[in-house]
Amino acid sequence: MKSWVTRKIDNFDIRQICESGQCFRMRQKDENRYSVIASGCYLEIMREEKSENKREWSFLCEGGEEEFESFWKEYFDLETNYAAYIAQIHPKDTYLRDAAEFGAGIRILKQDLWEMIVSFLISQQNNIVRIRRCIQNVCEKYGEARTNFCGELYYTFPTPEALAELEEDELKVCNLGYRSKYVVRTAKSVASGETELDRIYKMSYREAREELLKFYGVGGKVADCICLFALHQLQAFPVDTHISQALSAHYPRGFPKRRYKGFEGVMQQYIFYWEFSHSGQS
DNA sequence: GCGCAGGTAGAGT
DNA sequence: ACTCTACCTGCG
Repeated sequence: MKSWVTRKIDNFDIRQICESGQCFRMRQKDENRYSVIASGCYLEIMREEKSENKREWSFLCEGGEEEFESFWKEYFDLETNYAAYIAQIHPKDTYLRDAAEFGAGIRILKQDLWEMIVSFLISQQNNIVRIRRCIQNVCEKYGEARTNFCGELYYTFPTPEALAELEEDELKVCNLGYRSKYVVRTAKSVASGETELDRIYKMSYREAREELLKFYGVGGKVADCICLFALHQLQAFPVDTHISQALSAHYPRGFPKRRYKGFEGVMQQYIFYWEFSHSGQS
């Protein structure tokens, strides 16, 4: 049965997580309330404004305390101390310090592998608003309809099998454009058992990345996003146009990945969120 | 109208 | 190996 779960959490801000663009199924529902659909579950999150320090967050889900403990706690990576990552930043690197301070509430989510593969296939050469709409279209057309505790309809993410039945350009009706064949062909590869997703979860970063690159439409950037946001391989450091520009502007001699070995991806998110928030988009 | 948005595959040097 | 370009679609 549904119930509220309230927790004090450091380095957590749902708005920052939502705007950091890892999850395309998270949205602001109203003033201080966010919703997210993940692995078929629906959750609402809000800050406890009455609390003095701003560390208290409330989570509302169908399965209450048990679902929160068994699923959402890990999903939001709540057991990890992100202040420890930020503390590693070189004191003289004012750019990264500012970026990390600005996005200190970001968490690297642990999202579903299949959802991330499809989501980031769709993300290429595309903007956030349209990515969200594309994914929503695909879910509405090929996912499963469910009703949340507010009585509102939401849709689960379609299975590989559901998408594997389609013709290669059939997802163009969901506005995927040329990405349609990437998604359908990848779905066929997964549904046929040619590539086992469970196996990828157990691989090292290098192995997983290599395996993901075999999917039609998955290149280095998309593979790294999947490694970071689904497999929680924090060493993955996706380089997109924003990151590429930021790095050449602020790190002409290269970003010091060595210093942040094993959690480079966390730093990438601070930089991305900072750049993205200051580029007039959102 | 035209360039671009969290790239990638495929063809051509 | 490296460089170049087509690719859907919608929004400024």
